[in-house]
Amino acid sequence: MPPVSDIDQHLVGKLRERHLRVTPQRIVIHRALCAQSQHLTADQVLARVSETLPGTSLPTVYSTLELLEELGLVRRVGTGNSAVVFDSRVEPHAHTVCRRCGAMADLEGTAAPDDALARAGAAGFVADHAQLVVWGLCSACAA
Amino acid sequence: MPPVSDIDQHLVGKLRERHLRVTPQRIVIHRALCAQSQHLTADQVLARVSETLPGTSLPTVYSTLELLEELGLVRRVGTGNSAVVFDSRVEPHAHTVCRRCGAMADLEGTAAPDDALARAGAAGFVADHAQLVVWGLCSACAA
DNA sequence: ATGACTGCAAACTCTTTGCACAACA
DNA sequence: TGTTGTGCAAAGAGTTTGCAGTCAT
Repeated sequence: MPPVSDIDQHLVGKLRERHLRVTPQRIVIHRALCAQSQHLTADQVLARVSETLPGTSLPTVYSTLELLEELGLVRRVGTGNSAVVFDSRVEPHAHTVCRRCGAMADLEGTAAPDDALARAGAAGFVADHAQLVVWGLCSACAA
Repeated sequence: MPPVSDIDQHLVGKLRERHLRVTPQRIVIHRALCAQSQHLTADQVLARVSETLPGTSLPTVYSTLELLEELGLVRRVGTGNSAVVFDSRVEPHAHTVCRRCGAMADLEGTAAPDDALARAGAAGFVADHAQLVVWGLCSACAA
């Protein structure tokens, strides 16, 4: 994990590039996502952000997450279960999702997405990202 | 595509096995999903079903889709965009989703999910299904 | 100074729940 | 006949929109 100042600089650079404003909300929301290697829902982001920036609103969280996604700093991961989660690991990678407790975890070392991107391209589809979700029971729930 | 009578028998068998009732709604909803190789939202299922069985309600569609998923006859595919879609192709396979028009298509020939299932198992996760979603622009929207 | 961004409130969509009636076994 | 399943209405969760005021540039 890079230091906070580097994380901030990355965001500030991208914002300046596009002549967008650097606001405390954007800085803090971005930090919240990078700080934890967990996957957070919009509600969870708001909870973390509120600790350091009370009064922040959910609509701002949503609009900022959308912006961060456009800037390529965050990925939206849809499992089909309830809320969408946001992930600061932007390279294609796999997730496991537990059917019982809903826990989500990274799955390391799957070459799957690269293969899929190539095949999609061959089919005339201009692919920019692949997400792989594996359903089942986590080790805790399987017992 | 197997004939309708075979599709129905498959469902009826599974229902009888579990001492669940065979109702016209269940038959028609199942047919609607198998008939089109498309991916349908709950609303779209209701629209198709209403043609042959008017008066069918959305809550019934949802509860039946959930049942069909439990019976292993249908998969729920969550893209993270708006509504969840339901797919009668139950074997693990990949989908492409267009960021512009939202169109969803099957992506053939990706061996990817098998690899992921194996890796998840090695990590202590009891995997039962893998779904791969590739984001980008469909050939029509890319132009 | 000026225009982008935020917060508030309300609306909207998708999905689930509770209950009385209908219909499969 | 005894439940299971359905339809209706309403509630609930997650997300988006409109607008007035604030703040970064």
